[in-house]
Amino acid sequence: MKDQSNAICLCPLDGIIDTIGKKWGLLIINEIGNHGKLRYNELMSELAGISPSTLASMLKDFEREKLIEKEVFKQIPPRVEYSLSTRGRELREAIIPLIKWATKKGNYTVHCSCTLVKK
Amino acid sequence: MKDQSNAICLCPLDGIIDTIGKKWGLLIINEIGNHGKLRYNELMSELAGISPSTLASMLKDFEREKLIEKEVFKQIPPRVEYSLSTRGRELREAIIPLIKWATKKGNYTVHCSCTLVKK
DNA sequence: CAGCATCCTGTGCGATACTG
DNA sequence: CAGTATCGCACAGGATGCTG
Repeated sequence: MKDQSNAICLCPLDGIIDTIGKKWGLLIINEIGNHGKLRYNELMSELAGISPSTLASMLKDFEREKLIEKEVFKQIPPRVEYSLSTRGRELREAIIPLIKWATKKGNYTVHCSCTLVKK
Repeated sequence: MKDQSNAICLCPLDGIIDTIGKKWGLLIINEIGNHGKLRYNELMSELAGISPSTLASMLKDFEREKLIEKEVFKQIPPRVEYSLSTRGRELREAIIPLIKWATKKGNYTVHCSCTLVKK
């Protein structure tokens, strides 16, 4: 039980925790995923409480990590749409087990607009 | 595609990110999981670079969250063993998809003692 | 051995004002 | 509209020394 056989290595997560472990990390990814496409100010509204500088910085991170894609429409006023990359979509699905796990904490009661199955 | 049907709610994760999103969060959980039981100083050695205060604070967090269990042997010098609770073990398994996802980033090459399957 | 107390630094992130 | 620039605070977490 203590040998290599079922040992888990977290090395692959190196660097990713810095991105998705942040306060707004998964929230942003998920919000974009839920909507398909979202503009900067739409994100500002959906993520109540985030500051423009924080959002901008997170979006840049995600872009660099190739988790999201940015489409710029050259027009006045400017229009920018963010969507998940394939990799971003896969990430969003990879965290579902985590959500299921978290939901199992005690008898969960719904406290948001989503419908949660009670254990 | 934009309706409720496949929308994901992260509310259940509320509070958990604060715990496992920290620099050493998953590392500690996983290290204990890999070994079954670990003492304080053993953790200090395995997690090269962590400071005693940080480790102590994380262990308290995890204890409060009921992710780990602490067994104290009343003797001099003291002996304390940490192990995962059932919930902690489940968490460890819930993050496996995340690790798999992270591993898929490019052609992954092994850079730690673990054996990683190449994509 | 298993921590706790103290100090210190980096930075995540909010608030606000400004710009192309 | 989609950001950037600047300021400021709270806190994570490292280093070190001490204690039961």
